[in-house]
Amino acid sequence: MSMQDTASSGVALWRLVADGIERGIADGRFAAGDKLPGEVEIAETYRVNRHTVRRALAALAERGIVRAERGSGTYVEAQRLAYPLRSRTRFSEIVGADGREPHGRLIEASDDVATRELARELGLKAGAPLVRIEAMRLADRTPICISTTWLSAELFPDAGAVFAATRSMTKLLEHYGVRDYRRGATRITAGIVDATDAARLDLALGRPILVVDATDHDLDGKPLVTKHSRFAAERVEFLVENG
Amino acid sequence: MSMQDTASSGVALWRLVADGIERGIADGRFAAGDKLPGEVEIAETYRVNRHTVRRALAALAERGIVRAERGSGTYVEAQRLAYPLRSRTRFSEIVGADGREPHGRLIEASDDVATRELARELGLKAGAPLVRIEAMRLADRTPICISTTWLSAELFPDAGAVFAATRSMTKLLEHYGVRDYRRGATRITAGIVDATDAARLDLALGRPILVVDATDHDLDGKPLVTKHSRFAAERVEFLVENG
DNA sequence: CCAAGTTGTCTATGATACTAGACAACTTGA
DNA sequence: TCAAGTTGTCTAGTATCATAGACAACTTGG
Repeated sequence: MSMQDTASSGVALWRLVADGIERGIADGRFAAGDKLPGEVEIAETYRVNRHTVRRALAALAERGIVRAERGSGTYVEAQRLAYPLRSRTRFSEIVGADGREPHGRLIEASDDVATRELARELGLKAGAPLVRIEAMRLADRTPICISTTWLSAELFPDAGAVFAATRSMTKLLEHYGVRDYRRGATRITAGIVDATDAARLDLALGRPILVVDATDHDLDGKPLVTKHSRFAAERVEFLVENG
Repeated sequence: MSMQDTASSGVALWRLVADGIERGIADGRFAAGDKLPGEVEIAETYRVNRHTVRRALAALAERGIVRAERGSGTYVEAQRLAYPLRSRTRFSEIVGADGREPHGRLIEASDDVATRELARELGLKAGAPLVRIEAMRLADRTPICISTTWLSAELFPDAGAVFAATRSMTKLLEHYGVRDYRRGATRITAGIVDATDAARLDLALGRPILVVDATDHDLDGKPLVTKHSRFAAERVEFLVENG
């Protein structure tokens, strides 16, 4: 690597090295507790100055992914939340199944108006009144994702207040008499976190996020809520289970 | 925004602005053909110098996402490949359905030995001989993803040569008498492209990728091939269809 | 034609990123 | 105890990042 690379990409070299090491941890090349190669060796493999490696390791250490021990070495500590994407998707159940404590937090609830796109997803007319709920979901105090959820304001009046009280979309729907619901099509892509979400997710700027757009339906196929969620990619791994 | 942000994130300011604009395009806030706000206005919204905005726009222009017209404005041009993740997943069919021309290209085929993980996925013993195929998949000459595929060397002898000739995993399997196959569990996460894949995918360093691990089975559930694929996130959007 | 608004180019300055080399401080195993 | 290997700290030089201001070149609409 060289400054040439970083010049064209807009990403600092140390950041590329840090991402490479983190990828190695995610891939299992370095397991939790393992000792990483020495700073000199890492510098050679990435063809980078040792100071650049040190900066990369410092960034990883600050995020709690590795821990440096003077005179000894640098060691790994991390793991990702397995997040199955099924027809029946409930955040609290998924986090609970991972042996962690799920939490929901209302960031903001406000009135909104359906754009053409939102109207199509929810089976409403463009301009229909909506409730927009901005919420954060956590596992053991670690922020996992930010979700923007839209519901019809006519079908779910005061949805914001109900969510604030229940902190759960499932319980909110129960409150309006919805016993069960299913996830329809789910669109996934990746991007870079913006400043607002970065602050909320306690994520460094420039980190990758998984962006999920999905609509939940009742058992008759009627759309209930549509969501736009941003997951901290470094803390989650989606599982798509087929057939 | 300020230099403070870029210092802690390792991502240049102009890159954050470029990502923000690109996200706006992906979200539909700016549609193809639309005129973007003026450079001065963008600079104000991101609280950044106009030169920084110009660098961001130059980067987007170089990637063919926007086009600047002197005296007039800067205009959008882009869109993503919709990639459904189904039980039955065939690259060529997906790309064809999008009205584009699918291509496969063999990068490298080599002999390999099953790690414990690969052996588990393929239902073999650790140390079993494998064929490893590194391949690129394209739509209309645009690289979409790099796949590393592993097959049993005993069940599929000379698989590398067969893939080189057919350039298709489906045709390769047909050659060995496999009429049909299904995708099992699929794991998706996001990361940052490494230098090797960046060059192959014609992607700037630091760009996000979608990482997919999947195993294909025959109709009896016997594992056939297991893959580790890296998709250029900016060129693809996964669709998970449930129910 | 003209004024307002747009992108393109130039100079200049300070802060940050990366490289390079040297040495200190500490741990580990022989 | 000692040598080898590790992380921690310091100085210095070059290239890039970001800001600032000014003006040129061009398009658009009145």
